[in-house]
Amino acid sequence: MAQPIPMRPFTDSLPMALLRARESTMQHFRTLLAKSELTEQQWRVLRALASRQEAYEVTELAERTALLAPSISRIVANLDDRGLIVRTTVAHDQRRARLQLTRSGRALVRRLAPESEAIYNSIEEHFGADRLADLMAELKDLAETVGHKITVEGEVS
Amino acid sequence: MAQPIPMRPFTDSLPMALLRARESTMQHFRTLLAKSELTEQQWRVLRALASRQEAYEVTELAERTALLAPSISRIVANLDDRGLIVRTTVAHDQRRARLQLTRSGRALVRRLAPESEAIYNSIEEHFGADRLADLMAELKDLAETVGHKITVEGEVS
DNA sequence: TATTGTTATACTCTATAACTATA
DNA sequence: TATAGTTATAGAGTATAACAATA
Repeated sequence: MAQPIPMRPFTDSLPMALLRARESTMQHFRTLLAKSELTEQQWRVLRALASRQEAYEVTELAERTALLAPSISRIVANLDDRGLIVRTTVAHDQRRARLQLTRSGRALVRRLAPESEAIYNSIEEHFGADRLADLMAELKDLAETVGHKITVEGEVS
Repeated sequence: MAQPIPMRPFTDSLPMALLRARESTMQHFRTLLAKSELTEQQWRVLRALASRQEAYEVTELAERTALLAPSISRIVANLDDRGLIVRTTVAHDQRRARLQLTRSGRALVRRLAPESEAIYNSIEEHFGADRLADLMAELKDLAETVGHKITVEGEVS
């Protein structure tokens, strides 16, 4: 008989808990996005662009959406083809790109907004708005704490 | 000037908060797994198999690891090729497969366990063990609440 | 006829490196 | 020489459908 491995149970895994929570949540949004032929990542880009007036540059957008630059490049090309965003170059630095929603892109986000908010509201209603706010705060803190300077034997990150 | 879209700010997005928390956490584990040429999903399968004595069947394992059956099939084929798991058929129902770690697979999990636990302990130390336990409980509850019966206008899920 | 699991297909993302253009 | 962004490449997962074998 194999000896038990000294390790916390799989069910107690933090990454799994985060994954399940995310999948459960996203499933509702994905249903919505699929109607407009949008992937989750494309939606992240559109959402980010819609969330502020100024244009984004690629690097900035990558950081903001937690996507890699090559992924952004492809997504941006796709959304550009579909007329949802425009790329313009910056006058004083021709390497940089300015990314912005087109009127059509903005209209799309605006069209999806009510259903997206409805999903959110439903989650808040079922789970509790206060609890959800607390949870979000803890998640942010965890990301910051763990992202910055966790040190493990043999690893310095 | 475009009118603002009635939608919560991108930064307040629950899926983004979950994603960032997960990515920050997983980055540490991925560093560990990469040394053994394991993807995150392969590790989930190994972890699940290591977590109990009885063999898993494919459907069961898919549910447990939050992977789709086709993904499991490929992962299992890969781990089988590497001699980390074995597939045997069930006597009374030849459609079913029984999946188990080999001695070598068990040894691999056992070898990675200490570092994995060290990462966990470090997270607990920095974030707080109690806070982490609370967070995990809330995540489980969110997954359950949202996964089961969230109803949104036009969608019944 | 329903179920378990595999295979096929198309698409997308991840991750890294190489490359182009510009600064 | 360094930086911003794109392109190339390899690998893998997602999702759906079709299929084979078995019940």
